[in-house]
Amino acid sequence: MKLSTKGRYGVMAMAVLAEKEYGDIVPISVVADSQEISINYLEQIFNKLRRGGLVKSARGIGGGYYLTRKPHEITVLDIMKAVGESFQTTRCDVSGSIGCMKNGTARCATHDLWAELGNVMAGYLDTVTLEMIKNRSVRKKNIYHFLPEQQQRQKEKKEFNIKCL
Amino acid sequence: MKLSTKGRYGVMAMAVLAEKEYGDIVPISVVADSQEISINYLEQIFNKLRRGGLVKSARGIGGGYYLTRKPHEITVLDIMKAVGESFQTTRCDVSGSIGCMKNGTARCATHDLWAELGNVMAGYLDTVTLEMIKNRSVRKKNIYHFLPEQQQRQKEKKEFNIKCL
DNA sequence: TTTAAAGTTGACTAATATGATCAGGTTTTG
DNA sequence: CAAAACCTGATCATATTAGTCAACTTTAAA
Repeated sequence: MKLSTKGRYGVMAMAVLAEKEYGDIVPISVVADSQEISINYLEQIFNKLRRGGLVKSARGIGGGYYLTRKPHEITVLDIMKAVGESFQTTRCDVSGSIGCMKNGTARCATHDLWAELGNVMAGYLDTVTLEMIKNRSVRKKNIYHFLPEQQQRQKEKKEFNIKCL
Repeated sequence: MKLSTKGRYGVMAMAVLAEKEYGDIVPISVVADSQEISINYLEQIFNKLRRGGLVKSARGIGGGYYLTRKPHEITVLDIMKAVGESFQTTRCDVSGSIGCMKNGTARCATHDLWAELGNVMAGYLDTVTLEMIKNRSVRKKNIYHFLPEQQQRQKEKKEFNIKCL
């Protein structure tokens, strides 16, 4: 499972805007410079952000982009939706035309698992705001919250060692 | 973000083994039939599962694969690790040779966000066992558990509408 | 009114990763 | 010894992603 650069750059770009005073207009070139991305590619991303209603653009000399809402009112999930990053964990269509629920058959053994994983991801990202990123206040959470306490302690001992590349 | 078929098929295959009596040997052809995958491709996946110590193989006539631990002792995270499904959410290397921590610079604004998303995913998958999948007891959790109660209620009203394809 | 800065758009290409197949093994049991 | 079943590596096809390019429109300042 891999995060695409659209999601990554999208959040980064929004974070750059959030660093400025609210309402400040930031030219795309400033964002591109600070992130070492080509202006052209960034444009595509800002385009989606604009259509998603998260930023507005000002044209002409001295133009650029600015946030339409305050940083604490924008969550990472908002951004991911705007840039079109999906959380495609199941194969099934809600309508039942594709995947395990096709032809009205019961959903497969793992359907709930993957659907729930999508919810867990989206749920987490919906709790993180640009304000938190700006303040560097994104902190480790208890990821075993829904296990009984005794099992939680057992799990905490394990290290994940998920590759961070 | 998309789940690869390795992860999906891996869990599916393990679920099929778990449906049988513990210790039963299941030929790869039986799994392939029930999942509409080619035997050859499934072999690759079982290979990884075997090397990861989750299953053992029996050769010769009447051979196949069987679980090395009981279903309640195998989590989905175990399976994902075995098949090599990563949760690649950050670009950075822990050693600091790639990405935002390169050359000893401070980690970037979004580093903690993505690192934590990886933890949240892995953490969730580590709480789901094959036994739960077998019993169809994977249920909706409160995904806003770490917000104050008042904000939780606000969030619950929102629908995600994450595409399920 | 001209000009240049800056956003807008869509087509196109290159690179990569994934999904999957195939051929030819080896091991083991009846 | 023969067939069932696992084992392995090479290979290919495809889809997605990342990124580039070119041409255009809008706008503000000189």
